[in-house]
Amino acid sequence: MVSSTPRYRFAPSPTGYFHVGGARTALYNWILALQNDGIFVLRIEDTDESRNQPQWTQGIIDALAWIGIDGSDTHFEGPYFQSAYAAAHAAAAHKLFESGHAYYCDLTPEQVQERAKASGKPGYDGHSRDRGLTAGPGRVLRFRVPAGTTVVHDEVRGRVEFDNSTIEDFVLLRGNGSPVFIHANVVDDISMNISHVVRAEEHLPNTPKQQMLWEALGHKPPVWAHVPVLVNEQRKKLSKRRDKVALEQYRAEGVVAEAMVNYLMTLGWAPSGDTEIVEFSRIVSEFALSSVNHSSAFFDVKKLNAFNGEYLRKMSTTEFVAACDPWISGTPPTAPGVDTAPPVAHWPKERFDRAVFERVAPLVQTRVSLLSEVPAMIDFFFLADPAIDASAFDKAFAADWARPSLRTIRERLATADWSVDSLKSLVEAIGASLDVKLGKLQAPLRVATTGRSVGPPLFESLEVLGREETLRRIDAALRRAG
RNA sequence: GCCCCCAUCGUCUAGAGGCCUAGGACACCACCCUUUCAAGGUGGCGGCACGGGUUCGAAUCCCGUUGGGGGUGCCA
Repeated sequence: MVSSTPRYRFAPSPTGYFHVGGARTALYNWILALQNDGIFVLRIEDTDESRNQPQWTQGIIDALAWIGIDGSDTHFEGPYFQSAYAAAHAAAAHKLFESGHAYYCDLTPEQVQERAKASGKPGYDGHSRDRGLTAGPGRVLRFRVPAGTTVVHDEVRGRVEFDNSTIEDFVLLRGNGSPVFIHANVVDDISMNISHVVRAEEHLPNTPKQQMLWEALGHKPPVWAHVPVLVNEQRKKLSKRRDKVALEQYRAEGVVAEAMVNYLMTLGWAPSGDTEIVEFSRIVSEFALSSVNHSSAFFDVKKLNAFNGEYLRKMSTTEFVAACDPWISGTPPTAPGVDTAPPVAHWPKERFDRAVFERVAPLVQTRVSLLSEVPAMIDFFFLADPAIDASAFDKAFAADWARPSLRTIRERLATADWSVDSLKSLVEAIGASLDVKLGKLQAPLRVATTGRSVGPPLFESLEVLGREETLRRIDAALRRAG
């Protein structure tokens, strides 16, 4: 029975867009919007056994779930998974042979190559077209490409015409009888009542072949939509080997799903108005395949991070603290197969104080663009002896006023009222007497107590750190400074 | 080789013949704010690949050139 709701097929490609869980797949953005229109069928087809493993596909499903796509009814295709349509593949091949749309050929790849070389024309020359061969071991089934032209109507690119004479008689069934991707692909589409095929533009040149197959099999072809591909700095399509393209990698680094989705949508498309950071509901309502850009897009991590920073700042403190949890509790999201290990909280678990983090969370919220940056920003609260950055230390203590002023500060701190305001005015007063600006004067104090020259606002931090610990660290720094 | 796709600031884009002296975002620079660093505010830098048409008028339409990408497998 044919569904009245459009069924889309998300066509992953080995050379496409984005890399999830070990497979380079594509089009997250379009898929997200398309969910609005109807049933979404995610199908993964890969007859390469080495890549077609359960853990591999689970990685894809997990990554999709992260950005809000339900991949639970994903259809997997390939030798590792028993194909639900294996019988259909064979039946379709037989039908094509019987109807004369396909024929068998006994030439080996080497022989095909030799003939091509001899004739000077690349590709298969149709040698067995009329030899009347029947099925047999080592014989491949080839599609008999008809004369004429094939016109593909593409949702994003419009009308594209192909001269059939430029398309050779391609293989449908291998010598061992197994179906080739393109054959399995259209038979599965037909079996699943697929109405829309949305995929990366690199598939466009092969589309006429598929369309001819649909027609030869007696079906009306689906709606095609070829969206642009993502490229690296060199304008080459994203490659797993050289490019950082795993979705989980960004999750592990602390990109939030909403920012990821929002950023992805801006690649090849833009919401109306002057802002690119928009609610997902607006993206869904405004998006249309026909408004998708035709050219490839460069994945700009800097912009992704900027988007993420903005999403982080939009959160309430409570939300932010909750979002930070995996990183501050020491168990950030793992990313199997991803090379770079994300930074983790490196303080002893028992020293971590959640209440302390909640107090300073608003201060770190405006200072990070990735959640993985949080631990390094607050570790001095939870480390018994935070490492002192040597160059920061030397710089801070280089001035002749540095040591004496820190001694004075230490003395007054011992009895001062322990609040941000009094801490600040105390240090400010000392600065005034020395004619040193607060910005400079606080440097030795900051390095002494936090180990670094930059960090959250100092007096707020000291207030949270407490008098005893602050004094202890100043004493240690003074001893070090000699 | 042949076939297909693409072409607006560094990057992502807005732009469907006059609203364009080409708008926004990221990045970059400057200033303001400021207890470091951020965040925030203000301003700045910067682009229609080139050449021909069509038109009163072209970033927008047509042709060509150049450049980039992809396909052309018993890979997917």
